[in-house]
Amino acid sequence: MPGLRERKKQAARRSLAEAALRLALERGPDQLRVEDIAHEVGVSPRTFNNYFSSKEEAVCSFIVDQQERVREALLARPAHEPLWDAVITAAVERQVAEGTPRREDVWRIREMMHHAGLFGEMLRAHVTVERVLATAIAERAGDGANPLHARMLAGIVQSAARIAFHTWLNSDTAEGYLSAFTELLREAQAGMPALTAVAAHTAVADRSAAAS
Amino acid sequence: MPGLRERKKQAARRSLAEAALRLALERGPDQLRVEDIAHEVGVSPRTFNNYFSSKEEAVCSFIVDQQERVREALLARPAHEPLWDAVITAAVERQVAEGTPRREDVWRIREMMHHAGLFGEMLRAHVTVERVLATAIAERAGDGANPLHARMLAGIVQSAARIAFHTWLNSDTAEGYLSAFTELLREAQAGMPALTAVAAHTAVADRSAAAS
DNA sequence: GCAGAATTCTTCGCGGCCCGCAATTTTCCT
DNA sequence: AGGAAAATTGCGGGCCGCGAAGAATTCTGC
Repeated sequence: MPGLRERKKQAARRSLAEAALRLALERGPDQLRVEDIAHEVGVSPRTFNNYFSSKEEAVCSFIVDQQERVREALLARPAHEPLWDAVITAAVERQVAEGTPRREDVWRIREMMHHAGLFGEMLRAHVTVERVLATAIAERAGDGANPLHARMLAGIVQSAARIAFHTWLNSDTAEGYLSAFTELLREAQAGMPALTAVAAHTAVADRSAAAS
Repeated sequence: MPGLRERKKQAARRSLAEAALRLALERGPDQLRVEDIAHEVGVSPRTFNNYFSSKEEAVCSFIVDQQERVREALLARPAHEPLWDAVITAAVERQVAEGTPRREDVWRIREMMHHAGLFGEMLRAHVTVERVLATAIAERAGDGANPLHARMLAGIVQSAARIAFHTWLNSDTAEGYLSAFTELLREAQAGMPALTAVAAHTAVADRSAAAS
C-alpha cells in the first residue's frame, strides 16, 4: 500500500496533468505556459518541472497513465481465448472505457496534433504504452514466446489506434473511430487480405495486359 | 526543374542537416547548440531557424528525406509481385541502401534515443515516412484499395523497422537488424502465427489443468 | 554593364522553457 | 517530540524560437 506521501504526490501529478490538458483544450497549445498550469493548481512553476520535464509531457501523460489498465484488461481475458481475440477485445475495451472526445474539442485536438512538440510527445507516449502492452502480451503468450514478436503485436495495436484516431479526427464523420480501429486489427490479424486481394486483381490485369 | 536559387536552398538545408547529425554524434545530444551547427556551416544561428524549427528536426531530417526513395523503391517492384513481397523487398532494399551505423556511433545513438526531444522527433519523422509509404502502397494496390488499409500496412512496416532497430541498438549482437526486420514483417504478413501458436499451447495446458 | 527590385541574411532583443543548486518547509517514522 | 527524509520554492543561468528592421546579395529588365 502506498504511504500518504506517495498518494499526495500522485494527486498533485494528476492535478497538474488534468490542468495542463484542460488549459490546452481551452486556449490552444500555443497559448499554454507552464506558469499558467502551475498557477492553476497552486504550485510554483518550478515545482511543475519536478513532475514533468515539459508541458507537452504533462498534456500527454494521460495516455501513459493507461498503462496499467491495458495490462489488466489483457490479463483479465479468459485463458482459452485466442491471443488475437484477447488483445483486440482488451484494446477495444480500454478505448471504450476511455470514451470519445467531446465534439466541441475536436478541432482543438486537431490543432494540437499540428503542434510538433505535442505530436512527438503523443507518439512517445504511445511507444511507452506499447512497451507495457508488449510485456503483457509476452506474459500472456507464455515463456516460449519471442519478445520481439510480442513487441511487434503491440506495435500493430498502437499503430491501428493511432491511425484510426487520426483518420477520425480529420473527417467529420458521425460514427466513432472504434469501428475503424477494430477493422484494422482484424485485417492485420488476417495479414491485410483486403489489400492483397486488390493487388492480386491488379496483378492479374497486368499479366493479361502483358500477354496481349 | 528547380531554379538555381532553389538548389542553393536545398544545398544549405542538407549542409545544416549533415552538420547537425555529425555534431550530435560527436559530442552527444546535450552538448549540441544550434549556434554550433550554424557556425559549422557558416551561417547565422537565426538562419538555421529558417530551415529547421528546432535542432531535433535538423538531426532527424535525414529520415524524412528518405521519403522519395521509399516511394520509388516500392513502385519499381515488378507488377506481378504480390503486395506484401513488394513492400517487404522495397523496405529492406531501402534499409540496405541506407547502411548500418558505424559501430563506434552505436552508444551515441543510444544516448540520443534517451533524449526525449530527439526520440519524439524521430517518431514524427517515421510517421511522415509512413504517410508517403501509405500513398505509394495505395497507388500500387489500385483504385479499389482502402486508404486506411494502406496506411495500416505502412504503419506495420514502420513499426517493424523501429522495433528491429531499437532492439538491435540495445543489444551487443554482431549481426545487423535487417534479419529481425525481415522476420517481423514476414510474421506480420502471416498474422503473427509464432505468437498465437505459443498461446494455443498455453491454452491447451490451461484447459487440461482446469479439467484435472 | 547597370540600376532598381526582390529576396535573403544578419543583428538585436524579448519572452519563455528547463535545469542545477541551496534554503525552507512539510511530512514521516520512531 | 524530534530527527531524518523528502517536497517545494526562489534564484540564476543557458538556450531556444521568433519577430522586426536594416544590410547585403542576387535577380531582372533594359
